[in-house]
Amino acid sequence: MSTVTLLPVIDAAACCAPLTREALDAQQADDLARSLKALADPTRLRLISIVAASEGEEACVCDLTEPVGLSQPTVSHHLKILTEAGFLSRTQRGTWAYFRLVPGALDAVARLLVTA
Amino acid sequence: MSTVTLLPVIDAAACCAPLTREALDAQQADDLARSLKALADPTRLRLISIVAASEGEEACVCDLTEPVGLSQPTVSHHLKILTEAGFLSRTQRGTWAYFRLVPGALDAVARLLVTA
DNA sequence: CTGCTATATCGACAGATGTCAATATGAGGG
DNA sequence: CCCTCATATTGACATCTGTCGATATAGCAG
Repeated sequence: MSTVTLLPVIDAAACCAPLTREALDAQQADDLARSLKALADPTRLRLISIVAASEGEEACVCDLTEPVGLSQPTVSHHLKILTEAGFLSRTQRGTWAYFRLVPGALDAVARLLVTA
Repeated sequence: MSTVTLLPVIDAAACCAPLTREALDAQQADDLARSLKALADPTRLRLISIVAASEGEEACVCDLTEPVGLSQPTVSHHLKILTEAGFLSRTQRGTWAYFRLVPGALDAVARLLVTA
């Protein structure tokens, strides 16, 4: 969708001190905002939580369409955003695409927000 | 702006287990998404970090306009969003409006994201 | 190869979002 | 009271975003 490069969460998180430690420059703010935008949608939050709560901590698109009550293309769209943002990983097995949480990705973002 | 009620971060955070602990229902997902949306903008992230890094941990609009390079109305707009979302508090002293971080607000969101 | 099934991409569209110029509000100082 | 200054609100506008139906792609079974 975007012609710009991906936005690996881990990079955004590896870069720097927590948000409140010192003033962010424009680049850092942009990176973090991109990661947060990927998370800032109710459907995507639910997808993440469903994947995390699933058997084997993975789920295919077919498992996800019904619980969120949206069309298959829409769910695919959200999964793509989460994957490109580095929160989910995708594995194809046969005709199915399985999604898992990328370990540490959510934590990396959380660490940037914390004020302690 | 919105006719809906405010979205106190603390409430969204007090409610429940971290995102990956069990599947969110639609309401929880909506609340958290609202908090994250407030954060998911580079300008607002910079505003937060500038306020946090300021003398006495507070700043007035006049201090914020120049560093972010946007018009005064736009900065006021962003500050309103952050305030309504519960991340900033506003105090009026004379003609000036001073903004501070709400203690614990960012941490509350961070706690919901963490997977541990 | 043919068809079936799971997923992805495309095109369209309504609604939300970020921005500014213009204007309103409101507090202090002459 | 009027003027000035700091901030908020309004209205307009371009862009981004979430959604769907239609269609393309790709693996598997026969």
